[in-house]
Amino acid sequence: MTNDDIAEVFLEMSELLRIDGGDPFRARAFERTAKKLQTLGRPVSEMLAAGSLERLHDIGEGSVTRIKDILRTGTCAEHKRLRQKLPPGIRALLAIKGIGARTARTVFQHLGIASVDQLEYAARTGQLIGLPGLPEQASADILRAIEIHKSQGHRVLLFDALRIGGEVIDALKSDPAVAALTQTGSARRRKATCGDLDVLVATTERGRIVETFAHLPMVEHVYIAGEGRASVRMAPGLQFDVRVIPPEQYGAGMHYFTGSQGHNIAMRLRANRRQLKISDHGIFRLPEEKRISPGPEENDIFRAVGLPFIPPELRENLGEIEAADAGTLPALVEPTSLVGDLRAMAGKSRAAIEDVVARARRLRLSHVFVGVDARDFAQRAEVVAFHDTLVQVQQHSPVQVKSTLLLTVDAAGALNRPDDWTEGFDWVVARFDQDVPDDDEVRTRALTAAADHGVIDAWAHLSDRHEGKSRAGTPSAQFFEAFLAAKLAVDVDGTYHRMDPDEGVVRSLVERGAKLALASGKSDEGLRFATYVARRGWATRARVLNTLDLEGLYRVTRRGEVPAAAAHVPVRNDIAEQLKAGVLSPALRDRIQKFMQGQPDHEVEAGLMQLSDNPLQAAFNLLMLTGSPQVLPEESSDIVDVEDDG
DNA sequence: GCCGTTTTCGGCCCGACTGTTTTCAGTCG
Repeated sequence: MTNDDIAEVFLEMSELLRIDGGDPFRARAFERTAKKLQTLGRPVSEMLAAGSLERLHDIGEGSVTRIKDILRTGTCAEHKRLRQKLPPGIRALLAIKGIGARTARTVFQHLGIASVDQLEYAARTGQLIGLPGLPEQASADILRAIEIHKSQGHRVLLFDALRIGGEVIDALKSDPAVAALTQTGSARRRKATCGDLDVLVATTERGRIVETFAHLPMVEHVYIAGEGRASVRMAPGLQFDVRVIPPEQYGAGMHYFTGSQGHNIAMRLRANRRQLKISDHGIFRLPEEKRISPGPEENDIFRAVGLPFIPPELRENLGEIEAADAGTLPALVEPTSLVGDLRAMAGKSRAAIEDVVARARRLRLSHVFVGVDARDFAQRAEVVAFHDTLVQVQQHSPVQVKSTLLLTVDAAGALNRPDDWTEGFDWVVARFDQDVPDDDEVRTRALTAAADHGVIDAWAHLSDRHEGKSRAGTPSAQFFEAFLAAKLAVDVDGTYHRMDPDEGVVRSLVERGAKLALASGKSDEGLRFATYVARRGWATRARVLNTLDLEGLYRVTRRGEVPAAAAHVPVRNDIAEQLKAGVLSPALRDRIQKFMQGQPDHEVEAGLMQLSDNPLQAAFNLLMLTGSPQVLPEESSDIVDVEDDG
């Protein structure tokens, strides 16, 4: 019984209780428990044994008792009671937009409807007409909502969410009435997948901007378009929302629309306790509801409730508010702190190797570890040839060119190539073979046996995440302990469809003292995406090996000794420093403007990319900032500066 | 069911939209 299985029972209880008309606050409490279980990062049975479960916020005595019952029997008394009253399939109705607990109860009580298909049939045959509480045209609305529901695809990968959001931002920002705009929602929190996409626009001409958005060429269908918002479909199953607010509410809006919902609720409860009210319109003193801050800056929201700025990646109501309150918020690793890429997959061809080296140069890295899969080598001689190629590439490169070998390990802990083939590689990364069962004991033994070869530096693909889905379960404490005992680093693969391991596993390992080795993997922008995972896993700079020069890297890993050839001069990007400080000389301003007009400028681009994932938007915001100082640029230039832990 | 910077009882985020039960309930994000 995994954490997700237990969470599912709580979610079912929550939804059935709502449909049954039970106490809505109780239903919400069940839902909070489910959310917490899904993001625990370690098996719940372990925390139960350690007595640490009930110390979690939102999990009380009642939940602990039920969790124990569910672990033992797969269910609990309340769960059984609700299942006797309602068929569990009825929950599917709640997934239809516009159908809530009340409507689900009505159609079940009067017509016995407990599935989407039954509801569709009833709507088509006019059976819904006259039901209490249902408006006249309910049938038409429901049929339309069911149609949308059926066309709904899976969640969008972060990579696509940022790309599509960037296109919308590009299309809107040229309008002179737009004072500021940014992508919000889960994309700004850098979640690996996003349900729908959001852009927030500050302008004095709200209605007109909504109109402009609704008529963009990529819009397929407009669901709603009102005064302050529009909701459209951009592709089958891809919903895109725009929120348009007055400029003086930009900061409050940014906080509200970035979410997560759980974080917002916790923040507002905290505000209430201080006789304050937070909404997307600003901050108000209770009870008279007097506006106390114009709220132009997101940070005003945090300041009002006595907290330092919380980076968007942490806003999941998973302890970030408590940590901020206690002054223990981590100073998250920033892209500007990275000096190396520890696994840029290239393969054996010289052209591909030169590509990843050129990319490292564009990113102003001092070193790049060219990655190759051990399966690409059939004979030892090919390994030697690969190293020869690297030496040749190195001769023409200011970037230090190193090498990473990616090995596969079977259930017995055997490597898929002889140990001595790893000689000459500067970093060796292992991962489980597809055939290794998702069984914690098997994996712990295999990992330990593999590490005993003494050649492995890091372990990759711990969650086996593809397209947003983690195929491996949450490892146990015993697995994590074996991992740390083996002195392995955590390889974080930033390939856009992987972002593996997931942030829960990263956070568990970071909490236990593990170091992260960020890898661009197979993506051009993989290093950036790996950094997002690290940040969502609460990693500070001190936990990320990519912030160290080669000497430092070897000193803190199992290799210990520094290879003689590792000496180098770090590459500095003075433009990045200027951009980060927000101080633009006229000459630099000019270069940024030319870059925005399409003139290539790698130095400016690299500097901008360290500020934001969208260099054009960063440029736009920077120029905006120097023009009108009250508007903040996107992203956390004011991240709280707490002592690092290393 | 959970929680506490006025509380171990009495509350529980907030605003917008929709339709209609002209003063509110249901739903959503």
